[in-house]
Amino acid sequence: MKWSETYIPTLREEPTEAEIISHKLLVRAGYIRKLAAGVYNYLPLMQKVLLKITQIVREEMDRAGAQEILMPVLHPAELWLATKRWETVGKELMKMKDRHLRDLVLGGTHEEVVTHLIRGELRSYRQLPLNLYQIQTKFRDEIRPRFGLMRSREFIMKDAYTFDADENGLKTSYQKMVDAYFRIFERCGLETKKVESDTGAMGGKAAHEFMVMVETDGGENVIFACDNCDYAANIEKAISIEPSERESKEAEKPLQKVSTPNMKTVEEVTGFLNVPARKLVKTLLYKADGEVIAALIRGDRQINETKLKNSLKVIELEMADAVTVQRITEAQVGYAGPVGLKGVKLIGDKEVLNLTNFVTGANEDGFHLTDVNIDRDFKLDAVADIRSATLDELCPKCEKGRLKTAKGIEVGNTFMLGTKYSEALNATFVDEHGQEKFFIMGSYGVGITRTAQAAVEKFHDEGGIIWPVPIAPYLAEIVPVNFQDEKQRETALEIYHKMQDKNLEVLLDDRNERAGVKFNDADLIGIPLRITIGEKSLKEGKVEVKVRGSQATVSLRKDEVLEGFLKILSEIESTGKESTKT
RNA sequence: CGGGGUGUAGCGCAGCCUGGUAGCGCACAUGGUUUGGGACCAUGCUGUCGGAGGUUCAAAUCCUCUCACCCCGACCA
Repeated sequence: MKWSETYIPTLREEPTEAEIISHKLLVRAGYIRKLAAGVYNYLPLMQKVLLKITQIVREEMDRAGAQEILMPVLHPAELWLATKRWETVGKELMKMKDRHLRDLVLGGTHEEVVTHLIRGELRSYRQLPLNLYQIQTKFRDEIRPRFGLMRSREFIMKDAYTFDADENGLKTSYQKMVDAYFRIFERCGLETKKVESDTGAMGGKAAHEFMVMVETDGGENVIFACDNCDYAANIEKAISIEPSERESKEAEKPLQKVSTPNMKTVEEVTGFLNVPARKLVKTLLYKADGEVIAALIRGDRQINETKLKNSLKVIELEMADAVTVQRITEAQVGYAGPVGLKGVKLIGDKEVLNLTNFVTGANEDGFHLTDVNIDRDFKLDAVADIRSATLDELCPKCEKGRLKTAKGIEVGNTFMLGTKYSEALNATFVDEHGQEKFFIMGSYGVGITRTAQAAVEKFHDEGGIIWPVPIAPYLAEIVPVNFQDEKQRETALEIYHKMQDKNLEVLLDDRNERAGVKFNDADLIGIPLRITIGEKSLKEGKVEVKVRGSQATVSLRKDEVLEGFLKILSEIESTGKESTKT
């Protein structure tokens, strides 16, 4: 393709709409343009990248025995009502009405539709397992779309669904998908880490996320990984086990009420009373499916709402508003405590059990209690792991290593769903004993658009994008320094046509721009190899090949360009593969 | 949803406080000189000042409403 015949609107200046580097680069390099908040146009270069990724995904899905289908984007509300996800997915579900005012959903995932599809027609265990997938635009009404394609309201996803006769079948199907996912991302030039995750509104038994680890701001997810074993989980899931260092069991002291005027935060109270934050217990009031509950957690810890939600088995969980807090505690926000709190279920974090003589709010403006003790002063209704894991805490799996944190971009996820959807939609088959049984399902997603941006977040420099070879929009860009010069133009066209004849994807910068503009644009759009044709080397019958992201250039005789080019290409492809394995 | 901010040419911005001819840079067009890392000269084109209403002789500017977009928050009592 000639630059003059395609559409690559590069920008000299950084776009103001973008915050993270990959978003800035995709806009600047002419890959994407925004239409509305979280809604993007994919320009020619982007479309090429997306097609490369979908092709890899397709090949690996097919290899894993999945069948490609295409389901509707538009779903009737009834299906979503049947599985209760009309409520549980809640506001993230993109809803609309047709002219008859019937409710419709723009699909963000297709468990309901695929289950409805096979219901009644997939009847025998002999037809199992079955794996159906599609690659399609999805919709999610994100609370706050941001970071370009990372969190958008409309995006492209590959979603696959497996149907099995029993749990062992699901395990096998699941493992096949996991293996396929590692292959997909490796082929895209991306090393991924598989981490345990919460199942959330998706439901089911177990779930994993595939993360591209990055050190930039684009890494939205915090993950914990053991430095000794293979345990890895995201922050919502990472399990905290019993604290290794138990608090010394000092003798219980008598309860005291102390004046703490205008001290509301943990820092203010602990600073004033001169006690460490770990000796204070925060009392956090929540509305859990409409009922007010209190969560107790150490002052130096973060509550984990996902864990709290799961331990309470509720769908909606939100912090109680100030009015509710005042009604329950009869005090301003900042003075809540478990002692004497009435009509509210108390959930304590496991760690709180180890505390003696701690500080809490007094449920009275300007007062806290010191030397509070569980059982003597109040009783807990439940104890659970409801805090977020912290750096260096003991690994819950091997109990030897320490948990380290890292940032990742979630590019894929896998869910062992079980029978949640088949039961809700009454999808059954007949097993070998003639028994009606619910399908055991699994669901598997790959964010195609997000994978593309993750690659940019991972591979770039000051000059622009550095695409991994397998997903680059073009393999090579030919840059004649001066396209007006007849010799340069002829050489450029000759090489261009030779490469096209060999089906090598090549971009020829035929614009009448100065060399600097063309070099900068070449760096920006990130094509792996640049073939430079200039006056000096052309006098010796040579052209230069430069690898994007490295300073080295190789001079090649122009009649050897093709062979030399292919050699360099195979070299960088193999180094790329090695680096993804480390 | 709460808080903050921004909407002026394709892009980036100034002008608004203190009402009175709508500007700058880039881009774009034409001609010329140039051509190995974002050239230069000349000429030219480009606007319902986000929208609606109001105040005024007069509104980009002041007031009211509204829409869109961006950032922070929506767990740390």
